[in-house]
Parts: sequence; C-alpha cells; structure tokens
Amino acid sequence: MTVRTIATRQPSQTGLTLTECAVLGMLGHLGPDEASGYDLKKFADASLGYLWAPSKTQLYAALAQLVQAGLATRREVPQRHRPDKQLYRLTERGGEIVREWLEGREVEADPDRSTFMLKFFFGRQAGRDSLVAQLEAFRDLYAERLSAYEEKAAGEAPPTRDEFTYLALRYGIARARAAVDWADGALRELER
Amino acid sequence: MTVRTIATRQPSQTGLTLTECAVLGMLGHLGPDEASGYDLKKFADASLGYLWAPSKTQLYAALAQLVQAGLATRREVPQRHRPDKQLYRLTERGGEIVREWLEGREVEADPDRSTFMLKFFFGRQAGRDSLVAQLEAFRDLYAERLSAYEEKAAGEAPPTRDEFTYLALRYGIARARAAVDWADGALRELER
DNA sequence: TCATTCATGTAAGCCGTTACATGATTGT
DNA sequence: ACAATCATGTAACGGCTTACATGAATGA
Repeated sequence: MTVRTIATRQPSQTGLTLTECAVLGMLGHLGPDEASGYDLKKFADASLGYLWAPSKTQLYAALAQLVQAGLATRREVPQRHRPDKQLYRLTERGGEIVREWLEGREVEADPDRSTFMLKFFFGRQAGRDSLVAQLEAFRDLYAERLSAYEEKAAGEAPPTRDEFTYLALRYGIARARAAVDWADGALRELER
Repeated sequence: MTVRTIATRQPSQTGLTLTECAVLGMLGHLGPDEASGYDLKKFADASLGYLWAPSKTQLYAALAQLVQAGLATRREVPQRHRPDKQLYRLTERGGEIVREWLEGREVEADPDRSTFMLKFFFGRQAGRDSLVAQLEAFRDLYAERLSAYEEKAAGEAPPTRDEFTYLALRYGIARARAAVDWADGALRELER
C-alpha cells in the first residue's frame, strides 16, 4: 500500500492546481533554460522526490495546461535518432504567477496522516509481537531514509547551492530523525 | 489549500481500501458495541483525526461495503424523536480481517510530502521577506498543534488508556516538535 | 539478448472532496 | 430566534495512479 499527499483546491488565488504550480516552479528554477516533460520528471525525481513526486501523466497534463493558460511556451524539436520532443519555457506572465504563488501568505500545516500509524493506533486488537516487528521495520525504513537524506545533504551544503532547497532537505532530515527516535522509544516501552 | 493523505491499492491482501480497513478497525476498537456511521465519524474526529480523517460520505460508503462483504452487520433502529439509524457491528469474519490487516508485515514509510515545503524549496525565486514571514506562520501553526497534542496526551497517559493509541499520539508530538525546532533553526539561518 | 534511456501520451479507475437534500429536537 | 445535534445519504467533480501503447538507440 502506498500513501501519498495530494492537494485539493487552488493554491493561492492563481486558479492553478498544486501540480501546475510545482511545474511552474520547476520551470522557474531552471531559469531561462528550456526543458522537456521528460527532463522535468527527472529533475523532480532527483531533487524534489521526497516532497512531491508527480507521475509523468500528471506532468505532461500540467504542461499542456500551462501552455494553454499562457504561462509557458512550447517548442517542438524534431530529432533524428530520438523521439521528437517539446521544450517548455516560462513566459513572463508565468514568472509572475510563480512569484504570486510563492509569496501567497496562506500557510497551512500538513496533516500528520500516516498509514502505519493508523494501524498502530489499533494495535491493541492484534498480536503484540506482530506490532513490535512492524515497528522495527518502520524504524529501519526511516533510518535508511535518514541516511539517504544526509548523504544528499552532504553534497548540497550552502553556500555552494540554493539555501532554500538545502533547508527543505534539512526538514526531511528532521522528520526522519524524529521518526527513528520515536520508534526507538516506543520499542523500549513495548518491550517492557 | 488543503493537503491530505490518501491511499491507493489494497492494504495487505485483504482486498479492502484503507478507509474500509480503518472503519473495520474502529468497529473492532469498540468491541462488542454497536455504532452508527454518525458515531464512528465522531469517534474518528475526536481520536483519530490527526492520523486519518474520513469524510462522512466516505464513511457511509465504507460501511455499506463492509456489510456487503459480510464483515459487518447492519441493524436498523427506528427512533421517535430522531431520524432512524443503522447500527453496525463486526462479524466474526470481520474481526479476522482486522487482525489480518493489522498483522500484515508490509510496512512502508510515509512520504515526506508537504505543500509548504514544496513552496519553500523554490523560495529563491521569491522575495526573501515573504518566505521568512511564511516560515514564521509555519512555525506557529506547528507550535499550536504541538500544544494541542500535548494537552490531549496529558489525558491519555497509560496505563489509564490504550498504550498503542497513546504511542501514536506521541508520534504526532514528535513530528510537531521536529517541525517547530527545524523552523526555529531555519529562521535563524535566513535572518543571518 | 535484454534492460534501460529517450519521449509522449491515452484510458480507466480509485479515492477523496464539497454541495445539496431532509427535518425534528435541544440548548443559548 | 438561531445554531448545533442527530442521522443518512446522492451527485458532481477533481486529482492522482497504473496499465497500455509505440519504438529506435545504446550499453551490459
């Protein structure tokens, strides 16, 4: 089972979905460079994946939407030994909208939804050993994630790179560490 | 904008959606007591809301589904001064399935998705002041949440209550505290 | 020879939300 | 007088996912 986070309603007053905003954000992040949907997917997976992981279907749909809204331009590039591709770039209006989104003041806390924790909540109804085993697996998963994030962070320390990007990664690290620490404590309590 | 966490695919091999499993879990949690959809919604909001918050539409649909699958029974209770209601109770098979779900070994880490963090990631493209202001709002939101959770935990400390329920709440507390601490650190770094 | 990369999409379906519908009773 | 509680649902719609479709080039 997979759990993911999705967004409903428009971020800010832009009338765009979160996916569209995120794609806009990526195009802005790349500056004046053009990118294909394929490129953007790779960028997202490599750098944003822990925060937001669009399916390609969604990405391509968002790009089409942005072009239609006049926030990005599409340029077809025929290729000989590769499939033709579409390259996208922000329009001026697109850049404005990104800033509008980023500066929108409404901050909402993300929900603390968790599939494992939902099961855990009902733990009383099941065998204690089974829950302890799952808790150990949970701990290990977050420990793995933690070290993956830390490795990533080692190569991104400012002022080398973008400080916001770096801080966002630090947030991921903070959450993963909190999960590991909590699990360690919970295991001690359950094994008493 | 709202962000929530949803589940795709079936938890374990039960063929049930996460919502259905959760409803099954609630019915089991209540033991031999019967409950109406209305009751379950109230229970969920009061005790599970931070982990999983179904809409009533969803709840009623899940209940119908469970009855059809033979995992719960429905009993109509006519009322004089209130609308009639349906009371639900787990069947034996239902109880088995809950345990099967709860003991299912596949633990997956929840994604670190976050709407605010997604914006924050792209912060370089916007005015620094705006991001700092949002970061402060983020901090305050989680500080509020943290104290709400702590208050809740004060009334739930074991051995008074269910230890799993209590530990799940402690996880919420750990996450909220991690968010506050991270935000404090990030604010210091950005204001340098 | 087989998997991966490049490159873009369509179709179907699940899960979830809000808005709408109804209507007596109880508390402020 | 007004809001909230009790109580259950239907309808419409949004956003996301996976499976399917195509097909050459490159490297192990």
